Amino acid sequence: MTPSSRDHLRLWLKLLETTRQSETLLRENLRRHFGTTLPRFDVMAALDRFPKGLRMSDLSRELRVSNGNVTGIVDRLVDEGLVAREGVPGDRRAFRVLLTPQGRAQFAAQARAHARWVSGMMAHLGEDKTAALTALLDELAETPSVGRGKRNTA
Amino acid sequence: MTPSSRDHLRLWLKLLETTRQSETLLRENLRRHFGTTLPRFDVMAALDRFPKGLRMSDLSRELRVSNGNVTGIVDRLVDEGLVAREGVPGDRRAFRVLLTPQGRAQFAAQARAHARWVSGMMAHLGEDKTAALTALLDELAETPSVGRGKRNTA
DNA sequence: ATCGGAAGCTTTAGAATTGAAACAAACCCT
DNA sequence: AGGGTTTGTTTCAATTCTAAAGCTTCCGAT
Repeated sequence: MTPSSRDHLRLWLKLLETTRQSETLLRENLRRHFGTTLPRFDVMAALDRFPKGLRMSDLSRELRVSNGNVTGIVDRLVDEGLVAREGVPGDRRAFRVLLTPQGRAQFAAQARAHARWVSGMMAHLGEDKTAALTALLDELAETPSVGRGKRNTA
Repeated sequence: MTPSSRDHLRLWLKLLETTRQSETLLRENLRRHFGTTLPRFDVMAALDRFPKGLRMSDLSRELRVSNGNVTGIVDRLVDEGLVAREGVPGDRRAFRVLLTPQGRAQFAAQARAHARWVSGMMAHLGEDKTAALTALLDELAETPSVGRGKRNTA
């Protein structure tokens, strides 16, 4: 194990730890304050970013989770009237999934709180370090051997 | 939403994306090359770092997952003879979980490959940026309002 | 036109995951 | 010693998640 390999390993562990820590906090807050879960929030957030809707496969790429996973989460959100599946004209296989007005309204409140929580847990970073960290992560994510996921532009 | 809040949000999204991307790659490799899974590897890695064994609750703190979760994963590893539960003298509630010789041997090979994969996906970063990124993540993880999990020192 | 394969989605089986409840053992506190 | 709380773990129900298989629809080449 070369020294740099050990450093890489340490970085990976740190990355995992930081992410899990933040996820735990957000999950807890979402449950306490809104009675919802992180994956549901993630789906609604993605749909909120694309007001015209996303196809199921776009959603799964966007969230980097498997196909079948998205099916289940969307199913439950549909049951509760928060999102809707609309047929795509010209392609009877695909759906456009989008937030219902009710879903949009419900998400708006959650998004505001979510932004506060995230900002809160990063408040001690400062703008310069926030930017630096984002830039470094950007570089990391652009591994040639990773990140073949096509970007959705719909 | 203040401008810095938006930056924090962007950082959080990036963090999530990077982590998921890496996890996907590692999971795929673990499955293909060793027929195992990420959570199993994580448990064994934690046990490998503590040759004297960890109690269940230490494991769950170390990995930042819930108690019940660890029970299930360890159960399966025990079934396959890769880890063992030993009673803790003086506390009949607790167990010490540790790798069996077989588990240790099996993990050694996996760890070598794992290190290669991690290093591979970070190869383009360079030592300076690796260190910088680790340091920044360290700072981020030390949020006052997060990370109340006590450190295991066994 | 039709055949073969690709694309989009769901289903399935099984693992992982959480939060809460349950339980036993250990630890106070008086 | 007894009673109440805390600690360590498991169990439970529900959700999330993956990989693989299956189904339907689309598309391109012949």
